[in-house]
Amino acid sequence: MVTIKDVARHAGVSVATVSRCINETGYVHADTRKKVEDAVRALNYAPNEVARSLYKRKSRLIGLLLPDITNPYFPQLARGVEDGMQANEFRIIFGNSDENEQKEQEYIQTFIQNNVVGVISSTNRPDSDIYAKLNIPVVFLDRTSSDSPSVYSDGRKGGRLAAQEMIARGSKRITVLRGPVHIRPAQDRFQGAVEVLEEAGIVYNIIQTSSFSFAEAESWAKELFAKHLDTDGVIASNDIVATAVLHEAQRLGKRVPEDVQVIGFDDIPLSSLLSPSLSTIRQPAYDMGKEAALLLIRLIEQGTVDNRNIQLPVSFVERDTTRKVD
Amino acid sequence: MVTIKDVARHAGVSVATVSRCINETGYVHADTRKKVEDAVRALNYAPNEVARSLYKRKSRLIGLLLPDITNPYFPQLARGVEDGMQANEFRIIFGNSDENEQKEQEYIQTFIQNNVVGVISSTNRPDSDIYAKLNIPVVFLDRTSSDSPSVYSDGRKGGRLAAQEMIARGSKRITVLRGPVHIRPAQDRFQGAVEVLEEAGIVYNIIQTSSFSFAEAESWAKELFAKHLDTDGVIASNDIVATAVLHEAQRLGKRVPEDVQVIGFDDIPLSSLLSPSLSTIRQPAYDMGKEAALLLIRLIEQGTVDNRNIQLPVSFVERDTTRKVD
DNA sequence: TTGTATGCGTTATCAC
DNA sequence: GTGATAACGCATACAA
Repeated sequence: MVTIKDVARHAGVSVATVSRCINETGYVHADTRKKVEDAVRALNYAPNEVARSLYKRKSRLIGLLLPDITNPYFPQLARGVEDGMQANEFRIIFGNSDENEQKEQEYIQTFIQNNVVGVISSTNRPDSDIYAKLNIPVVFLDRTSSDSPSVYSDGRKGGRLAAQEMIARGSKRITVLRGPVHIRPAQDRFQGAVEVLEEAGIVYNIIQTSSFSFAEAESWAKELFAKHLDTDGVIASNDIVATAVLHEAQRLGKRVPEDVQVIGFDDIPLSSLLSPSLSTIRQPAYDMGKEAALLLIRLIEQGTVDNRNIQLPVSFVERDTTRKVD
Repeated sequence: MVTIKDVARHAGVSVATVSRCINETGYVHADTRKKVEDAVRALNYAPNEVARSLYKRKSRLIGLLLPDITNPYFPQLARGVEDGMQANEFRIIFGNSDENEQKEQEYIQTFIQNNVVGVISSTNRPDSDIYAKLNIPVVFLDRTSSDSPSVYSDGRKGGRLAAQEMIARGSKRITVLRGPVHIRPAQDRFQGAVEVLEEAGIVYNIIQTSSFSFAEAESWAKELFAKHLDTDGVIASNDIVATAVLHEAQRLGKRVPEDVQVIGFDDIPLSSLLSPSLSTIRQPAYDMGKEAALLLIRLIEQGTVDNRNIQLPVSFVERDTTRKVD
């Protein structure tokens, strides 16, 4: 490993001068600068970030905690975060929490031990003291906390939208899949949808689900049609569940959207590739990730920021699991 | 931040003793140990990994470089890696390379600057000197290099399998989608399929594709049927492309699998949720990721290892885009 | 404008 | 068994 000492020796100056040169802090004569730059190039020197981090008590690392990267919604988020950070020369220590408090603790712990300068987390416990006790900036992503910085989309609005579009397209016996109770955005969607349904005086049923996993999605779908075979509109808690519903509906010989309409949530990449392609409420996941990164960076660099809560818009993406309206 | 000094003061001993105690290195009297442990608990002390890393010239961090986490094949890989590392108390610095050499360089660079003790990479240039010059262990994942450690599945076998199953199920005018030429596993699959097709004297066409992206997959699918409308069997380069083919076939009013059979590659989670569900050649992505993690850890801890190349088996997953055979 | 010396938090050496 | 202390690589205060 080539250190600042080697560079100093090679350039015939002191380490202090090399440091000043590299960090553009303090005066350094043009000739000296040249010698140093040459030495840096010649030795292919790159500063040891660990030593830097130790001295300055902060790194160029941030911690990213997501429930499960295997859930197709999160890679988008992660990618947005990564791009935002990458562009600003921050690196990411990444972990999956599985929504497990223990793991969450462990990760946050090691984040701190590694001097990360900020954390982005999609936790279900934003108000937990794990976060309250942190003395570095935290941004909650796809989650909200009273007044902690966060980036999210309007779940309630999304739920309302889903119900409105479904009603406008003529469904009369709607089934709403209610997502996991401990996941805030899922409940917001549910609330929004139910509100509109109530307002419109539409008959609806509820199917309770407890995860967003592929494995279980199929069982909710089966349960749905077992209990409510005559339903003519399904508002799913996300696109994975919607996909399973679509699959099951077709297996039962139902025509979509003629016999039953389906609306998902998220607009994950696969949605447009299904047959029929899935109508859904789109969340701009990539943008949310990127915004979270930029917000965190502002927080890190400026200590505070005017707009701590960034809400991104949801929108109805009309595809082929809903009927056309004129 | 509470340091080892604070613990020492609180326990009424020297930092050396605390260190010995924590690292279980050297003698320490039972009574002293107790005092130290109490102090650690009381102050909620956790060692600063940065200082450790600086002194020992190595961290508990590894670098993970994937082309694009947004491609649904990679989250599985990433998750496997993460679980393998997590279980052994290693953390991951993660980056997307976009198969871009520049980015790849940058990431590897910063990995080193952060004292990572190993790297896992799905690169298209395993033989590049970026890796050759690294003096920490590297494991290539889903990629092979002459004799560098790597974890992969048998692409050629997979390609052969796809072709065999397709032939066995009666397709006579097969189209093979040839994946990006610079991606080794894609070419292996292609080779394998073509071999079998040639051996069997089956007529086949080739459609060249240059990426695995969702966005472009649809255009390959359109091109396929534009050029070879009468094809009755498609061997896709991966499940994303297969999904697009399936979608396009249905749009054209073709019945799958009656008019045209489709076989994908990878077995990403969505494959089973399509209608009809996708027959595919499965790669055990999660296991591959995990194996890569464990291999890297062996390399890190033992310096060398007997089996440097781990090949995991592929298998045909029979679903509904292929006809049943008796 | 440049160099010397100090400290960041930890571990390891060596003397006691 | 235990405690000073040097060293890891870097950035800064201060002296020159």
